Amino acid sequence: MKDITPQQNKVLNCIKVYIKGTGFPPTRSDICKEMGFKSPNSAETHLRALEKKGFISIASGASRGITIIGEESEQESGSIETDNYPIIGLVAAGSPTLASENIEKQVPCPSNFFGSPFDYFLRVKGLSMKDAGIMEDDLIAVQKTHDVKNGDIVVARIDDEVTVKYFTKPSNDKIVLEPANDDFSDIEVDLRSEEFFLEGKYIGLIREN
Amino acid sequence: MKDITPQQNKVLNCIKVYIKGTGFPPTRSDICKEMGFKSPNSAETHLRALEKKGFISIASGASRGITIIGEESEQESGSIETDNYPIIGLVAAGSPTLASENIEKQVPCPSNFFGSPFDYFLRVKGLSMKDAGIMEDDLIAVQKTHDVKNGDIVVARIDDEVTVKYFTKPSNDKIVLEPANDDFSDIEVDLRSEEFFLEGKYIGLIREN
DNA sequence: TATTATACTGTATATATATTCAGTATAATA
DNA sequence: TATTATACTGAATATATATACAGTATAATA
Repeated sequence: MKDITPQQNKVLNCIKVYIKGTGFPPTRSDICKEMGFKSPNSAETHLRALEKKGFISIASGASRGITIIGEESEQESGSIETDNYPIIGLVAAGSPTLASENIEKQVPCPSNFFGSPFDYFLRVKGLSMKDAGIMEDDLIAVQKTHDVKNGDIVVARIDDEVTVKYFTKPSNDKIVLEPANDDFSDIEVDLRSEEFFLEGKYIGLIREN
Repeated sequence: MKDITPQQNKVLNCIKVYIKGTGFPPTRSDICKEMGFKSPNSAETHLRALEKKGFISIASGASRGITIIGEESEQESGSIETDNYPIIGLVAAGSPTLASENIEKQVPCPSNFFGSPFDYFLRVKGLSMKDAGIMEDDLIAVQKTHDVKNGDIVVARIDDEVTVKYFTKPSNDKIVLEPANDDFSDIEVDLRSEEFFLEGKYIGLIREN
């Protein structure tokens, strides 16, 4: 990264401020207004200089195609792997697929946040796991796995209904899903007659407030 | 915020992904490419619907003038601010100072993870806030502040004892700290005779397993 | 039943915008 | 000394882009 001149730094900063304010990068003309230039070429040459020095990239042909480079310095210096994880709404019926229509939003989170790796966040509906400290609208980190033990909290799907419960398998063709709330009763699944799908395992929890 | 349709959610998500990838919002034509539409008006009408429902704003006349509403992190220059936050053990006695002997470890976490900013994590001891879904060994994100309202969950210190409770101030010289567990009783603090220090406010919660 | 919202295709166009070209001027290099 | 980088004005233009208009079709509401 070559040296930046004071004036180029001003332009770079003005671009950052513009993006922060509007959510999208400025045009050459916008930069002129902000900086007091009278010709769009003033902005153009500054942009080309900033591109040459590696501070920005410019998408050819596209309008407002400026991308600020090197803003991820935090992650690099700390050498922490941060990933984006989708938040999936636990709809009353239907599987919690990662299809985009089910994704509430993406949240950045260090990938080793909970010790064990996980694949997505599920937004909890209902209070059936209240006594385990899992409340309505909590986000639980879910690992897509079929490797669960008795006593694990799992995300399971029975006939298109998704639920979070304690897992027990007392015999080879029977599974019991136990809530952590006296107001709810156990769900017993006969694997010979009923459909059962294990979406994954509860790894951790986040409560936004 | 009105209800979003699955298709509109797809479009919204596609805009977010585009911004994340390029640093600037898509054109109508870009959205068509991503979504498989054959007419720019398909994107246009979806954008107008999303605008009407409050998910985005559209700058009139400007190219790529889409702003995602209600999401500070994603569109701001593309990068995510990740900080290291100390985990402080809630020792039975003693204040939760940030002195190094009290710090269990540092964990990386996006600084806007809980919506509100926070200063440290506190490891919870005991089950006095069980019914609020705060369990033993949970990590609660604490913001150092004295600006609390009745009903907020706070971290308070009374005579070197640190506790997490619901906060109420019924009169000028009295504070009531209420647990969320019938097995515990309210703590009443007479500010004229007893020492009381407000360490901060509960912002969010993380459970590692 | 009429109306509105959703979800599209397809065409057209004014204008917003990137980008090139022609200059001027100063300071820093080689 | 010639060259290159910086720092601008001013004008011109191809095209990228928003946006309106004309349709079609389905489902949900009033």
